[in-house]
Formats: sequence, C-alpha cells, structure tokens
Amino acid sequence: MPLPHEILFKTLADPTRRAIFERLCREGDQTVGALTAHAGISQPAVSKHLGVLKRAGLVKDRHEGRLTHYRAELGALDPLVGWAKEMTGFWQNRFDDLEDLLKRMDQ
Amino acid sequence: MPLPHEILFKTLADPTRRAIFERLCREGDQTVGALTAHAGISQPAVSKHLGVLKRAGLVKDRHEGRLTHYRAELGALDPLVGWAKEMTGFWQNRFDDLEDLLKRMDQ
DNA sequence: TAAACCCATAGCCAGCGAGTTATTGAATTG
DNA sequence: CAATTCAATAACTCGCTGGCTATGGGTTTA
Repeated sequence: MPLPHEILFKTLADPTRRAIFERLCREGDQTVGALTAHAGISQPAVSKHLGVLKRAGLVKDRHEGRLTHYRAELGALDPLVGWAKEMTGFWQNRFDDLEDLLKRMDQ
Repeated sequence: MPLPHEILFKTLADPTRRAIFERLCREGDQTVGALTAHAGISQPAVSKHLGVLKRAGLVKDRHEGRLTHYRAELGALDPLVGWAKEMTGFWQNRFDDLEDLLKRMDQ
C-alpha cells in the first residue's frame, strides 16, 4: 500500500478538489447539493471528487434520508506536515554533520 | 499569479519528482547525472522534472563547468505547512463558535 | 403510487503531462 | 582541433484524469 502522504499529494493537487475540501474546512458539514452550487461544475463531477477525497481519508460522509452530508477530516493532513518536517529534518542532519566535520577539522 | 501552495501541490504530486526532491533533501547537492543514475528514467526526463521543481522554487541550480548541481530549497515547503495549519485553524474556529453557542445556550 | 428530488455510477471525450528518442550547445579531454 | 561528455531542448506518443451527459437507485412529497 502507498505511503500516507502519497495519496494526499495526488488528491490535493487538483484545484477543484482542494477548493471543495477548503470549503468543508471553513463551513463544516455540507450536502452534495450545496457543494455543487458553489463548485461551478456538474453534480456528478462533484460526487467523483468527493469519492476521491473520501478514499484519501480527507472527508467522511453521513447519510440522512436522501441527502448526503460530507465533512472534512482534519487529522488526515498530518502525514503531509509530517513529510515536510521529515524533509526539513534531513537538511538539519546534514547541517549537523557539517558542523561535526568542521569541529573535527578545528582540532 | 497562483497562490504559493497551489504550485507546490501540483509539483509534489508526481512520485518521481518527489523522489528527486527527497534525494536532494537527504543527500544534499547532486549533479543531474547522479540524480539520473538513481531515478530509473532518462536524463531528459530528469532535467524536465528539475525544471518543474526549480520553477516551483523547490530547488536551485549551480553551474560548475559542464556539470549542473541542484540542491533542495527547504523554505519553499513553508506554504504547504501554512496551508495545512490554516485548514486546521478553520476547524478550530468552528469549534470555538460551537463552544460559544453552547455557552450562550447554557445561560 | 406517481412525480420530483438527491446523489452515485456508467460511459464517453478531450487535454494534460510524464515518458521516450533525437539533437544541440557548451565544456572538458586527448 | 577532434572526440567525448554533460545537460537542456525539441518533437512526439500515450495513458490518465477531470469534465460532460445519461441513467439508475433510493427517498420524500403530492
């Protein structure tokens, strides 16, 4: 199975999809209809995006009669931040190594 | 012009490109040849990826004779983390609003 | 129960982008 | 200066994906 941040990058790369996710973050629960009204694309397109977001763990759905509500799942962003911190960490380590080297050269 | 995180998501969505960036983070400076040796794709493909990473501000290049060295530019990741924090912030605000509402209902 | 409504799925199409090979320019080497 | 090497660009192919329309399944309303 792919690493967590893999699917997140792919999923959030699309502007429309990211806009839907942002709206869910700002406004909380939204029905597919409400999301469609603001997305500027057709309802099936919105549903497809929601499916992708759901499989990435970024949203969860809740069925209520004939309506389907979606909400953002914020913890899902953690692997993204974690990956960024990891990259920064590598840089920091290389910097530490250089410091050690200079320290040894100094002796 | 696009928001900073826009181009970052698009650029880092590709696994090959992200692998190149990760390698630059772990190993520091690398020539195009060295990167190509580990990428599993042709040199022109690597050069194209490096071009995309460069336009996103994620890497910088340095010319030294006929070699070109690339290095990661870690500060470029900040808008990504910033965006994630912003999303979390929206959620927090909505939670605060709910708290206020409950508090008012309590009185 | 017929009609209207909400959402998901199916099927199709067009554009984008990641890969290729071929080539060029520039720098080093013999 | 000829040959070689490094990297970028050009030109092309092809698969993926985001959009659409059409339809179906489930739910509420008249």
